[in-house]
Amino acid sequence: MNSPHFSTKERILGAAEELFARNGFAGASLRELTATAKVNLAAVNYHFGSKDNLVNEVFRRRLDELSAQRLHLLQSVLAKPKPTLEEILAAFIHPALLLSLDKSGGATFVRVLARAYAEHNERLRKFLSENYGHVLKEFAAAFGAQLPHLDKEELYWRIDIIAGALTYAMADFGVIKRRAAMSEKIHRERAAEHLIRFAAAGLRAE
Amino acid sequence: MNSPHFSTKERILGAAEELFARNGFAGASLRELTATAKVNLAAVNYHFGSKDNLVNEVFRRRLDELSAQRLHLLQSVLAKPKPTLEEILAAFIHPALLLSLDKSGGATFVRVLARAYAEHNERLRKFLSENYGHVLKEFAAAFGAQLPHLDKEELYWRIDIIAGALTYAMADFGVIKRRAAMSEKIHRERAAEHLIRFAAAGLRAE
DNA sequence: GGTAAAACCAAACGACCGTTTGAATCATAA
DNA sequence: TTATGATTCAAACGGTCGTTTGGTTTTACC
Repeated sequence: MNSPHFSTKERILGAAEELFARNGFAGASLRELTATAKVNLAAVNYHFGSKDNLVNEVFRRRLDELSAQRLHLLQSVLAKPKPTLEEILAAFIHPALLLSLDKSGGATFVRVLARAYAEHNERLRKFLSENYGHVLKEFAAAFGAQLPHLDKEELYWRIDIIAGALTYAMADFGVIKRRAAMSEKIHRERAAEHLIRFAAAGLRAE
Repeated sequence: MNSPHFSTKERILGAAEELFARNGFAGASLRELTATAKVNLAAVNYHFGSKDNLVNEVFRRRLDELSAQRLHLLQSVLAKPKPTLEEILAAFIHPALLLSLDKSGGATFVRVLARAYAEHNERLRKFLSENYGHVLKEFAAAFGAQLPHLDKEELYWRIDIIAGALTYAMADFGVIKRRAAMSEKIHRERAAEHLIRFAAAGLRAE
């Protein structure tokens, strides 16, 4: 990931993703980060201006495509004559699954994403809300059309629980460990299947 | 919470809970913490030995009772002739709800609990697993007896998702904000009801 | 090949961190 | 009242942090 044929900026972003996932944003120091990326300590401030801005760029590098994929899939589903709840959920979950299978750091980034949920960093939340908040809004509208029996408050509760559970599950936060014989791909695909089935049942309940 | 009629140790524990919830364990400094508690900087190391041990004691103060309540409720439910899935879930969720309604920092502690899930702090995880791991094991066995059609792997997936979603929801991590007119108590009780219904449907699915 | 911009680098800055020290103060029992 | 142990306190220690500086090297273009 940090091979010499990558540019300095790319090596910094790769090392940042890895260390943010492992140690959190405050817990990852620029000294360890620049040593991992094999660049000078001052390179972060030279190329990104500050550590805070580096955090933003780590998210932008992945979320632009993740959000585009989710919205594109959602539009495909909503264009169908009779979209199902499972299809809408899949539009949300499947791009995250693909990202977690990405060969160059995608799985790591999903863990960084979970960090962002957990840390109530106001500055980061504002950045994410301003740049990617519209995606969640569109999914909320799609779910609402599928579940007219739920009032707005009830619907928000359930979507909220799903978003938290999805983040938790995709980041492999829990205790479960795949058997060594099971490939990472199958492991994650089963996770997504379980989550979709689980979430759809929970959304339809009552 | 930090009134002068509380002992130095109690004032430190109260301030620690508050600042750990707001800033995380590494993000809360002993200088800000002792200033909040109105005690001398050296008091933490004098009474608790180290910051790490203070973190442990913040958890012990609440988790001893939370775990006892959960196990007691679980035993009551399992003693019934026909325990339901909802009742087992309630045995897990309801004590956390009660804690979140506690007048003296319980709601704050639930947010600290969510921090512990999110931060992959190996030292803290070991402490929690050694002291409270048996609680989760007993609940897993109870769920397994209720869901014989699920193999062990499938069951663990679903329990894992529930534990994550519970932590997420109870800590009020999400975007939803209760209306000002709705009391905190009703807000939390509805959250627990929703979560139980949601989780039961997800566990029963397929 | 000369030149201006871009990139890189070692070193240092000031700030904050957890912890330790040793003396001052308090409580309590003889 | 005096002696003793528990507690509190201001001050300092060594270390790590993000950031800045000023000079050196590399790159790109006429």
